[in-house]
Amino acid sequence: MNWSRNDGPRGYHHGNLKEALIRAALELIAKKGPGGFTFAEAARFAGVSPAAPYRHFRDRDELLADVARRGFEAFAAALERAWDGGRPAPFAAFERLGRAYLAFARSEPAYYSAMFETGLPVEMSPELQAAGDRAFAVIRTAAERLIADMPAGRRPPALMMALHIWSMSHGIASLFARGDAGRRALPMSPEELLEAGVLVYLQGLGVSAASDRDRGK
Amino acid sequence: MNWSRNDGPRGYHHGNLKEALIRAALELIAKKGPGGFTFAEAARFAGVSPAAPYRHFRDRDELLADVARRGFEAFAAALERAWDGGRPAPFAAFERLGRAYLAFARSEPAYYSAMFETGLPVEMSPELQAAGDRAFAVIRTAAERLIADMPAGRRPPALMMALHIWSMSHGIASLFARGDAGRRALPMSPEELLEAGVLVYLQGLGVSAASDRDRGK
DNA sequence: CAGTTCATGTGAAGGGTCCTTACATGACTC
DNA sequence: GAGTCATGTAAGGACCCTTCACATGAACTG
Repeated sequence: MNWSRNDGPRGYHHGNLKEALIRAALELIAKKGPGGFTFAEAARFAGVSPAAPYRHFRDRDELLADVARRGFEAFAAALERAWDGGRPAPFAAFERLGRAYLAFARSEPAYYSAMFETGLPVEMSPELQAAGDRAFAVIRTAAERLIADMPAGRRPPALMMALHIWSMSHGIASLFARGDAGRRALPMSPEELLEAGVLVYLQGLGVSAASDRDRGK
Repeated sequence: MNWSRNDGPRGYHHGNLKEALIRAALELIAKKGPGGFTFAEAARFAGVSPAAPYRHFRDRDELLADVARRGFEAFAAALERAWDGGRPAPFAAFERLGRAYLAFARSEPAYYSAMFETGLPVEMSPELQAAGDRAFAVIRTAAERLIADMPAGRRPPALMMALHIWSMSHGIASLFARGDAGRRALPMSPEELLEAGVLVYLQGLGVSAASDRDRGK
């Protein structure tokens, strides 16, 4: 008689409890933060007994790690879509990348929390680490592409550049673009703030929109 | 070990329970994250009954807010000390400010967590908000000082500048300078990373160390 | 100094949630 | 149709939060 989460009755076996638990975790994290998520409540949410989740995840952390992994994968995909190989012009694509970063943090706060605010060791699972690396690689690749045409002598280290961009993006996302409540008021949107910050930063590196125009775009 | 966190025997009254509870909260937050801190455990830690804390704080959140407030106050004080009115030269002082930011995040992880990772509404108490504002004001004042000598036409908005610096600092602190475990490896220290980032950013704004030299320093 | 007041701490209890171990069920195989 | 194994259940122990009536002793008062 347990009409769990959605459609149709179910028998003794749920059918797809693992997926249901992950969706439950996402809703709970979104609602009450990454700390206020409990194994038992996810089970209740999925309409099964508190012990059922243990058949699918060793413990709470393993579930969270799986959520984080999926988050990083979706994140990497979103960033890749935005960057789109740097087409039609790297500089414009880079701005899209920044907007995509904030858009993800805002539209998927649960994933974002699981990815960055759980305090899980990254080395917890190789898959988690790999997914995180892939997301970061998008930013790094974009940075490399942006500076590719600069004279070698004035070309900044791409890794450092990617770390700076990432840090500023994450900082803005954490401080200003999260949730609906609890954060400081801004004179501009987080997107505008990030775009301006990245622009200034690139200017400081000597990378400029001129490179797009040089390319005939 | 003195489990009651108080030297010498105590009678029926603790004497300074409020302080003891806050110290307990700090140790517990440092050890188990901001979520894994409970009212009852703090009481046990201080050697009193589970009901005693209610004489000093309405609930767990009020205690956390008080910890966060003290954190912001210590933070503001540390930043002010580092900035030191911009003496002897604003540019050098600004670098000290960045290092002080990371030093605080690293040496006081419990405070930093309470300040930024609890999800408490900032408006929870006017004192909390005021303390947070005072910390931010240090960065903003420093930014204003840095650009004070620029020609008015090319002078960037100080508020925006402060927000960018803060975001990058917080991003680096969150991603790389926290705790002992769980973060990504870096090719350089967080301090160096932040210093380089701020330097590039200021370069992009047209602020340069030359202004220190102009001042004869 | 005796008596009173009041902040502070105790103990116990209700209600809740969580986690885990031993057991139950039924889907699948042969 | 019988066995096997993944999957889910039930029940119990532990902890936490909060509130109550009550205990204690420090500070004030006259």
